[in-house]
Amino acid sequence: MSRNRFSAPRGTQDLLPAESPRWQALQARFAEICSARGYGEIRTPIFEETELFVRSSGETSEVVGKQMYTFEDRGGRSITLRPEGTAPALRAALEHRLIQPGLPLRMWYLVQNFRYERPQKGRLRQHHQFGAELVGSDSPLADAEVIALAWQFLSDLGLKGLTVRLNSIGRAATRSAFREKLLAHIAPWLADQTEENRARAEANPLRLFDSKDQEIAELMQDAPLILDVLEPESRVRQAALEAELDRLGVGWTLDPRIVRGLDYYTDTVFEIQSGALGAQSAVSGGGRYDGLVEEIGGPPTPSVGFGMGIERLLLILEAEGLVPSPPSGPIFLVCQAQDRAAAEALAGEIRGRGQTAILDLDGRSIKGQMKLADRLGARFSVILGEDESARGVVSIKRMADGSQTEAEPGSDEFWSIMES
RNA sequence: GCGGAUGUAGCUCAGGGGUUAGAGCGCCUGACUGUGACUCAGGAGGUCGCGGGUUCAAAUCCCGUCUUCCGCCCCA
Repeated sequence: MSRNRFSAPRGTQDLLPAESPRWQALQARFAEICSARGYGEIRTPIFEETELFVRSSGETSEVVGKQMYTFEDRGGRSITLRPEGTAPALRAALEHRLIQPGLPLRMWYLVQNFRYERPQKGRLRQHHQFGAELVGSDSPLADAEVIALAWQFLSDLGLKGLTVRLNSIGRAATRSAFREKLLAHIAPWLADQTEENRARAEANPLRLFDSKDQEIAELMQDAPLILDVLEPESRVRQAALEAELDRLGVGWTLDPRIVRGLDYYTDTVFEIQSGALGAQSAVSGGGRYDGLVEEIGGPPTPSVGFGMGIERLLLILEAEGLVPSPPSGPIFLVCQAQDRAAAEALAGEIRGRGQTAILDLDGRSIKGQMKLADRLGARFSVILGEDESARGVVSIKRMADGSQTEAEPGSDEFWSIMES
């Protein structure tokens, strides 16, 4: 409680032992599904040279503008805690010559990201993401593969009520032409905005499409759409992607409001949204970033990827009642001091069979040990007592119903009870 | 960064100026000298988020601050 001298910093969370199995299960599942598609795990430093993120995300992006945890290290270098996963993964791939022409590179990761924001439910200053990147293909099949990967992972978890929101924001040149067009449309409105709103709108008017403000929503109602001015190539890609997603059984809807906040996206952008998250509706987001590798000093390399918020995913799982059943309880060995050695030996055998075995540490009475077994959620208490050892058996009590039998420790009968 | 709520026992919450601040659940001890969970009887645990102010008197009113939550911004 608040008497504590220290507490977790604002917008951060501790992961406690009771919760960690859920994370481990998700991570195992994600690793499995990625591995099955040929994606290998990559781990990169938690901080990078600040310039990497400025270059990749863009000066005008919200992330770079006001959300980065940036500091100067003792050597005078500007360092930034990773705000997103894509740029570091690509930096590493480039640095270690993993990017080769004609050879698609598939990577997945689990990262912590840091963004200085006002915390809300599902929005933290340190949050975790799964992500996958498919580097080196400009085929719409690559876009589809990545979206299908995210979608398959989520739907395999049993999640309902998710929608894939798809859009295309075209090539850079198309976008800057479109930007002018859009600015012209909103000019009258822009005139009487606050300094801050105006600066934000002018920096990236596309973002207005995503606004939840009633007035802006109305303003954007009859705004021109970038979908209508796409270059032929972009149009072809979009059509091919839509067809491929249909073939893969991914349910998607076209949503011109999906514009994304990072400057590196080109053509395909998408979010996967859930109604269970309130204002932070996106559980996953990504898209194509054909210019990014070049931007950070590599060869032109068309690529596509996504990130997925783990805390948000857990919130959705909880909201949909998909909380996994707790792992089966441990086996508690009840004994008195003179039988301790035998109990420890038996505990070793139980552990060797892959089960959890626990003994008392504090010299409790038999009763005290039984009580402890109960509080630890034990499935069985195995009692090594005077009577039993005289007869070469142990008592086995099933805690759920209180039934009790005897068996010779290590016998087939013993193990068949333990594993039931 | 802007606007609005919130904080009382380990947990969920009641109490909205007046002697020692409550409930349920949880926890501890005993009834039970080899048996938990059930039942019964006891018990421990709170500088009422923190700091300041008003008052004879503050958990209660005022100001500040921190946390969490909601909306905006933005995103995962």
